[in-house]
Amino acid sequence: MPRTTAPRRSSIGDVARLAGVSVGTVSNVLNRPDRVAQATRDRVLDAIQRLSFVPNASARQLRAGTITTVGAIVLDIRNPFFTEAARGVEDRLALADHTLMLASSDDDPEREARYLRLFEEHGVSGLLVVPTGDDLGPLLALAGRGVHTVLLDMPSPTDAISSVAVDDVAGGRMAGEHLLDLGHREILMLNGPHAIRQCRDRLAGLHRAVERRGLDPDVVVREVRIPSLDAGGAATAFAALLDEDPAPRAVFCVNDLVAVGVQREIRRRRPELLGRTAIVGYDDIEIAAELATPLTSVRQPAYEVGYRAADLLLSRDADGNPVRDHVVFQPELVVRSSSVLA
Amino acid sequence: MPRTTAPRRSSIGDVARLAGVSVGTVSNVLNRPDRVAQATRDRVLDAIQRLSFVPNASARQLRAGTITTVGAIVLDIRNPFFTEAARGVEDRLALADHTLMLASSDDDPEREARYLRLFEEHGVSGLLVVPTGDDLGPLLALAGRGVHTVLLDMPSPTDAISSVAVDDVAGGRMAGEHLLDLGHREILMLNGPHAIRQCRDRLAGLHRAVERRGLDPDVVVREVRIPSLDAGGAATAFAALLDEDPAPRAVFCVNDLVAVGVQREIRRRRPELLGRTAIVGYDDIEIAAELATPLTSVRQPAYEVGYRAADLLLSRDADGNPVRDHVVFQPELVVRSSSVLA
DNA sequence: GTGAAAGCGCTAACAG
DNA sequence: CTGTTAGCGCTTTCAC
Repeated sequence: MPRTTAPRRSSIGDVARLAGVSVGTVSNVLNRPDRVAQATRDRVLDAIQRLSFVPNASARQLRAGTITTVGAIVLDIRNPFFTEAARGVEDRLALADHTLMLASSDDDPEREARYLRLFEEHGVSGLLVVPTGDDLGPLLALAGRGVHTVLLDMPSPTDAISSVAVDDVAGGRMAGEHLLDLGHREILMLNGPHAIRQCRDRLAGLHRAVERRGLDPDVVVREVRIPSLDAGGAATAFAALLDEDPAPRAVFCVNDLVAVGVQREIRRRRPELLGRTAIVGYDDIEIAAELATPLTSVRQPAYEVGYRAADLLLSRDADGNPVRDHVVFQPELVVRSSSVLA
Repeated sequence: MPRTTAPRRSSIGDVARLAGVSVGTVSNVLNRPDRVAQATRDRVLDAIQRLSFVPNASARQLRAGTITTVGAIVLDIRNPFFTEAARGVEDRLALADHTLMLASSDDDPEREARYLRLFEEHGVSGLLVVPTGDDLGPLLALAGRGVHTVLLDMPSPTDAISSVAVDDVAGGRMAGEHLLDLGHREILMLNGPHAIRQCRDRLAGLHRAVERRGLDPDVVVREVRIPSLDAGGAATAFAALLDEDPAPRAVFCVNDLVAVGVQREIRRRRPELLGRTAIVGYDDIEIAAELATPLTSVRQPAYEVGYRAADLLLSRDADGNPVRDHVVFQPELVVRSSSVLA
């Protein structure tokens, strides 16, 4: 059959033949050039050039066990937090000539399981995972089989698995302290479902801030939960609150999109409240500083999270064993005009 | 030395031994279960379970040539267009149980070359690339060596390489026609450097729209180029234009971030012009609909670009050869209130 | 300094 | 239906 097969990739053997040496020597040129005489080495390098030889990573991995691939599973690659973290991962891996296999689980345990499997088959040297749900069973099993695993954006409950996360309680506390410092004694939190750990933690942080001031959270804090964490859902939910008397004067939003929805609804329905309602968001998305009313927000060091996680994955201790650690980054409050009223 | 080595991953041989069959049979259970008797199959599957056996993808790839990895190099994974496209790629690959190796070149040809190399070593079954610069030399060389390559977001100048792109000229034309339809006869384009093809094409599209109306682009269109395509840079550049008399009444921005900067500057310096300046952006970023003045924008089908590109990579013709094609998607104008004045 | 040869884990003939 | 075996491309002793 005249099936035009791609010309087989040239192998180390082809190079050896062309250079008139043995395969072992070619391998040495590749891996321990100093063990090879100058003249031979040049001849081999020339042959490599001429054949456009590219070593076969699979063969190398099979024989030498050298692995230069790391897997990462995030909930959704479109989420800017994960994208930023992924970039941190990538940059750290690049320093070690490793490459990243990236996948989105969509918060679906089955998808997650599929990718875990695929990555394990590929023999990745390590795995970065933002787990779906709270069942770490599959991950622990994987770790037990020797795959070095780092939890991303979630504190690990066990020492068997490392983790790199951001302190959401601290973030909530920062937002709370800021609003309290501004004199507010009634704080509305527009929160998401408590099934999401981040939502719980940020609220807990807000409570903590209030308590530290010697105040009663039950009096100061009011939580309103919205099902969908976007601007539209937030605007709808906030519309009702705007009709109350008095309307909220201080709002802590569980993320920036929610804050954008709140701002928009105020502008639309009660523009006179524009400079009179303090708003704090979370995430510090790129556009936060560029809004009509620049948004005060809690910034998470996403890039650093990824970078550090990758670093952990590549690290070995003195005995050559993977290093396990639990890293927690602190967020940072970025104050802009949405919270500091005229 | 008590170096705690990870327990070697169990192999097909271990499974065979435990099940009391030969490796060939195990392989058959894995790849052609129907060729194996029920009883034997069950015994093997049981052994696989007990040993938590996971096949070694490297070995399989080496022996069978079966490759389930695709590489993608974008300029920066943080760019939402690429992220969205990457998600499309991922979803298409998932259907075929393939995985994605993703990398950012930072528009740096050296970084690009490094990743091309890495991916080639890994023997990826195909490559998706948003090329840095215009030198396709390295990519052509790669394609020549049999690596199926698809250009992302750039029309391929050669049939040796496929491409999936979005028609930027059409996008510029849509923006232009929209503004012309609204009666504008003086259109300002806030553009980026002409070194960027997208910037050139979108301007060309605007010109095209004007010409189609029988008007003279030199009269109707005024282009102002800004070096940095973000809200801050745009605001600065636009400040000067706002002082002119008359101030611009119709602005086509080369991307949404630029449009956000323009909106902000108007609101800050000449709020009385707020409802009197038509603004059109490009990209339709998530926040576009949520802004104080929802932004009219040209939407690019990023997800579809990625999905289709991956699809092309996986496609084979009747002879089993990779399919080459040049796909161009059309953008879509999303009209919101920033352009349609009261 | 170089070559010969074994073997990593797996698939695909082929024999029985 | 199942077992045996060659070999994918490479690294790594071990001789010479």
